[in-house]
Amino acid sequence: MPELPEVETVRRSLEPRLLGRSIKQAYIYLPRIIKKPDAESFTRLLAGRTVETVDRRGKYLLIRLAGDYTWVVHLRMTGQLVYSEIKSEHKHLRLTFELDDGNWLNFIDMRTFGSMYLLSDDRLDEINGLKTMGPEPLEDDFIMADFYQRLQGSSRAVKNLLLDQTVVAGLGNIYVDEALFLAGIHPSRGGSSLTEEEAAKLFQAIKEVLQKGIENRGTTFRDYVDGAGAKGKNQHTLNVYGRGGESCSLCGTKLVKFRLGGRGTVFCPDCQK
DNA sequence: TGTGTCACCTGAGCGC
DNA sequence: TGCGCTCAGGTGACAC
Repeated sequence: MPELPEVETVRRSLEPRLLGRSIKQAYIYLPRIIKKPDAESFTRLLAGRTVETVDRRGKYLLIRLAGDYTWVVHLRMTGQLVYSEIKSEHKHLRLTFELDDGNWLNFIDMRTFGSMYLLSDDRLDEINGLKTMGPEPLEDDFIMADFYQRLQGSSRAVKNLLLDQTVVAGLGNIYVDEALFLAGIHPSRGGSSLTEEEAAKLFQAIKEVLQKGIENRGTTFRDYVDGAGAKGKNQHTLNVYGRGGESCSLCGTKLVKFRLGGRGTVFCPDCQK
């Protein structure tokens, strides 16, 4: 599932391929992927625009275009944005973009949760998820004191707090479970129950698991590939996610899987208090 | 206002 | 073999 490391890997793989390229034509096979504007306007406004930068904010990919427009892509669960020499014939191809160099950018999305926007830069606030997004955990604006204060102000389960994009940007189910394991914190603990020392451990653990995820070019369980179609390697290094019933890599205790906030959650009952 | 739950969506895996 | 059920999870809408 694309979280911050996966989206960052897609960004890094697409950047050298897209910079300076212009979009010749968009072909839309599933219009509801386009959230703003309508599909017809999206196609018309995108045609002929040149890519100036490829950025990321949380799990959003921000493709900055000439004329002060930004093409915003969210991969959600199974979205893939893949640069290719050919127009994909994949069963789940939802949109494809013909580039001026003869190559294609294919958007494949099995479960069709992915979304796209094309807005002038002064209207990006219309995307609520972008407007309310919390600090980038690998940037300087992620500050321990603010993070601790946010945890202290809520009785919600710490796992649910970390999944909340207004608290920290870019975390999803995989990296939240991994960060909580690394910090030795039980996922059900209320945010306000964490000591400053525990919050500091969690703060560092979040940075660590995300950095490792990026170094390993993302986690591929089934669908995720980068912008060149390559799978990630981080799934081979996970301590808890996807390992319910197996032994803890630290103490050997059987890892427990349960549902928290509607999501599968794996933790070590001995290492995480 | 804060928090929890559910729908959206398709395919894999499992039991019968 | 085929059917039906459950599960996977990011986000917005909704209920309490």
